[in-house]
Amino acid sequence: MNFFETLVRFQTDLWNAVDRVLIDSDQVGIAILQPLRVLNRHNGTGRVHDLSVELSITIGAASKLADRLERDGLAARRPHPEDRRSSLIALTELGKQARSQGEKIARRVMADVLGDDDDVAVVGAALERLQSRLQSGLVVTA
Amino acid sequence: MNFFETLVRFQTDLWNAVDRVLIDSDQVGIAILQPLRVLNRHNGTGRVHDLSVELSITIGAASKLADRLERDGLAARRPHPEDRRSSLIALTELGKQARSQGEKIARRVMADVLGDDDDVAVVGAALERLQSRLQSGLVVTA
DNA sequence: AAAGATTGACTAATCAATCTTG
DNA sequence: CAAGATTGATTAGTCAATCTTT
Repeated sequence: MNFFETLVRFQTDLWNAVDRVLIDSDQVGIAILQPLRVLNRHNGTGRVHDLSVELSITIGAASKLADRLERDGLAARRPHPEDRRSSLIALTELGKQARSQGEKIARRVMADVLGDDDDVAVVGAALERLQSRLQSGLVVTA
Repeated sequence: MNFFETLVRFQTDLWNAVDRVLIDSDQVGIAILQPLRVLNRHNGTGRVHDLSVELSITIGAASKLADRLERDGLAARRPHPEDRRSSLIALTELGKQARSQGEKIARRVMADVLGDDDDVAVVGAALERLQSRLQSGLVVTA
């Protein structure tokens, strides 16, 4: 459980550190930057479902997140051309700018905080492996 | 930023996996188990401030968390004997039981999900080092 | 004034119920 | 009936204002 505690704490503190700098630089916070990055990767064809999966939030939360992105003029839904249950979410010009500017700053902070340490590469690779394990459904069910 | 994304996602998914099993076993969730562990370590003399620091939440959130622990009969405040601004928070019998039972299950899930992998030890040690860096105030301020 | 804590207004997550389309 | 998404009720976090004690 020590591992768990260390993991949670570091993740939270790093998140807050990055968020602080972004907000102080009048950029979108990290909680907005992450979804903008997801939508950017999907290049105009991201769905609510994609936000849900890639951010590890529920589908309900993803739906409301999309609402907020639209409300703030960062993204826009258009009907999915082949499936009327769904929408495609694209970044607006404002959203694209916010993504690229925010990412630039976030990268800088990350480099600053993490250093050019080997640890980062090592931890990153190890986390990928652990994530695979986790995803492969080895999780106990009770 | 890939490192960051991997870190956040793994932490979230692991958190949810552990939480799921705890809830399904009729135990307190991980969001309650963690504060119980903090209070347990402080052995009857934990303060709101300790919850705040060790869980990386604000002082306001920690105060409300203490309210909930009391409301649910898991902990109890008593006046700090030497400082009338503060209280000491101790686990009740119920809280102690919940802590030890929950921890037992959480350990099992953790072992299950993480395996006996070297990765865990490696990541743990590396995260400790990164956490030190983060804490030592190397964070950019703007 | 600084430190410890509490409280109220606000934000964003969860779950469950529901609606529509496939 | 499945899949995709939305919405309402609830929960727990943030920040800012405030109060008491040091």
